[in-house]
Amino acid sequence: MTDTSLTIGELARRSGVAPSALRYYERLGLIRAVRTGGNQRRYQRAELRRVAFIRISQQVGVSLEELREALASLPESRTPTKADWAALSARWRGRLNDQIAFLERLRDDLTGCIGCGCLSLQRCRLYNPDDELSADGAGPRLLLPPGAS
Amino acid sequence: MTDTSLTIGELARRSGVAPSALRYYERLGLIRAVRTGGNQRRYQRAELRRVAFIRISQQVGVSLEELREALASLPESRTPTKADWAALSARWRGRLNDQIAFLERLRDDLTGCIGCGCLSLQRCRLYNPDDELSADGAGPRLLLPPGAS
DNA sequence: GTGCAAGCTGAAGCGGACTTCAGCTCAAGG
DNA sequence: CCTTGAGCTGAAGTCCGCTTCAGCTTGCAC
Repeated sequence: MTDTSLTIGELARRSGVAPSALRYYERLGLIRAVRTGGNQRRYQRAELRRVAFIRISQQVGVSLEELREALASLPESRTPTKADWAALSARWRGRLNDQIAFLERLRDDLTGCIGCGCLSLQRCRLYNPDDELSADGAGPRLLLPPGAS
Repeated sequence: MTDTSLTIGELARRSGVAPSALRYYERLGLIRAVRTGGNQRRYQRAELRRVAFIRISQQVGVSLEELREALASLPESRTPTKADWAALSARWRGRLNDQIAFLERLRDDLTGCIGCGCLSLQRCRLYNPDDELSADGAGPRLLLPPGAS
């Protein structure tokens, strides 16, 4: 255990992620473990970094599925390098910027609405589905969060 | 139907919210409807504004339960005024600012990490659970999203 | 060698925000 | 009238990210 590999409990403690979550991540293919003779998981130290990346990505708003795809794009067998992590991180930056921009717009519109108090479906920028323009098709609808398509 | 009241389908079309969602909101006590002789819902036009407020609030990240409490704090029987909406909106602004601040910090840290490429559990600001300081109690853990604790 | 914490598995549960379904009733136009 | 689309209900299903549970095995310390 002062060995290179970590038990699931050790990884859990050091990463702050519950063992059940780690098993779950493994089922989804986000992390990997080798097994001992007695079928217990042993993690390489590099997995610690993977787990870190997973948790950070979640805070950015990335789903585990999307994360799986991103991680799968890493060169198969090698332990991810600094450069690998940096590339992935850079990918999330764009999302973060979109999200921030979305929230700022929402805040500013909301601030405007505090002034006007309207929440009017006819006029308010915050909420503008097709009210007078009620053609059947898709019209302007809700202000969508980034990525809501 | 050119009457003051709206059927559920009309409210759905004009608000961009599915009838099933409107019924769900009603069960949670977020909106109200009167019933016709034949037990169908009829909505006052003011409900349109309520629904707008609900959807906007959700984008701010407010849960329906919290929203229910907020709406319950409105003077019982009167149709909410401009001022009522403004007060509620102002309440969300703080949350929005927290969220924005959180994401900005995350982005900036991430940007820093792109430079250093570390994701090191020992050093990285992004992810700093108790690794060397592994006392049993609560230590610095994940950067938590606002309101996560 | 024995006791006990830690690990294993698959299945089920949870919470939030809805949607879908089955089976039935209502309302409005022709 | 009659048809057809809109509405009604309660129950169950869905998706996501886990946690919990039951029942069993491992592994380490004494």
